[in-house]
Amino acid sequence: MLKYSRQRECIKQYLSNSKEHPTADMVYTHVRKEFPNISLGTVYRNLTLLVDIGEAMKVDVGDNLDHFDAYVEPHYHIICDTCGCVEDVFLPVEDKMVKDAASYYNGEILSQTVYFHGTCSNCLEKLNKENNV
Amino acid sequence: MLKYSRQRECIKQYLSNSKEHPTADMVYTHVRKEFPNISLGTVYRNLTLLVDIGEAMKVDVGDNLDHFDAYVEPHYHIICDTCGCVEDVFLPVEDKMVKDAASYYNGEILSQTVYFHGTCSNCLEKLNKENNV
DNA sequence: GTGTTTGCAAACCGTTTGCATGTCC
DNA sequence: GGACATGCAAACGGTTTGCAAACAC
Repeated sequence: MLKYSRQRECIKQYLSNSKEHPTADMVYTHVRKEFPNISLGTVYRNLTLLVDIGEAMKVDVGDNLDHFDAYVEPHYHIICDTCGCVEDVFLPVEDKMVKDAASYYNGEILSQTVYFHGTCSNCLEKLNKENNV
Repeated sequence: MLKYSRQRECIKQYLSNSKEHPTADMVYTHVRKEFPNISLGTVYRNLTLLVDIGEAMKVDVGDNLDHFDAYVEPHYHIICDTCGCVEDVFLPVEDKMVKDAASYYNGEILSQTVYFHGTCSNCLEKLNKENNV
C-alpha cells in the first residue's frame, strides 16, 4: 500500500515541471532546496517507484546515467551532440516503422524508442551567431 | 600511431562474429580463453579504441551496461523484454522520420537510434510451445 | 499499532586510471 | 630505442541496500 510522502511529492512536481530530463543527481540537488536532509537513496527509491507505477519513465541518452521524464506518452527525443542536453520532439509517433519491423521480424513489437542525434536549438543559435560575426 | 596487438585482434574477431551485442564482461570472458592473463582494463581500452576508430559501436539497451557491436551500419535493434537479449533488425532505415524531425525541429538531425521493445524469436518460440501444450 | 518511508552509511558493480613491465616496429 | 599496449590493482562514480528512527493512516 502506497503512502503519501512530501519528499516523493516534491520529486514528482520537479519532474513534471522540468523539461530537461534530469538525472537522479539533478533531482537530488533540486529537491534538497526544500528538503535539505533528503538523501540520495530516497531520491533513487522514489524515482524507481514513480517509474514502476507509470508516473515517470527512464530516458537512456547514452551517457550511462539514468535520466527521468514525467512525460510518459510515446515521443521522440533529440540528443544534442554539442551540449549533451535532451529535448522532446513533439512529433506524432510514426507507426509504419513499428509495423514494418513487426512483419519483418515476425514477432511482437511492443514499443519503440527513438533518439535523434543532432544539435539542440540553443546550440544552433550560438553556432549561427558565431558564423555571422 | 596505432600498433598491432594480438589482444585487440582477438576482441575484434569476437565482436565481428558475435550477434549478441556482448557487454565488456562478456568480451572479457570470451577473450580470456585465448589470453588467460588479459585484464578487464585492456578489454575496456580496446573497446573504446575500436569505437573511436569506427570499427565498433556502443549499443545502449537500457540496462546501464555498455554493449558493443561490430556491425556499424545504421540499423535497428529489438530488445527482448523477456530475456533481455538484443537482436539486429535488418530493415532499411526509414529516413522519412528523420526528415520530419528535422523540419519540425528546424535543426540539424545527424542520425537516429531506434530500439524496438518486444519479444525475440527464441522467447516467442518458447511461448508458442507452452501455449500449444 | 502496523506497515511504509526516510536518512545515513556502507556496499555494490561497471568503468576508468596510474604505473611499471612487455610488445611492436 | 622509442612509442604504444598490457596487466595489475586501486580509484572512481552512479546506484543499491541494510538498518534503525520517523512518519502516514
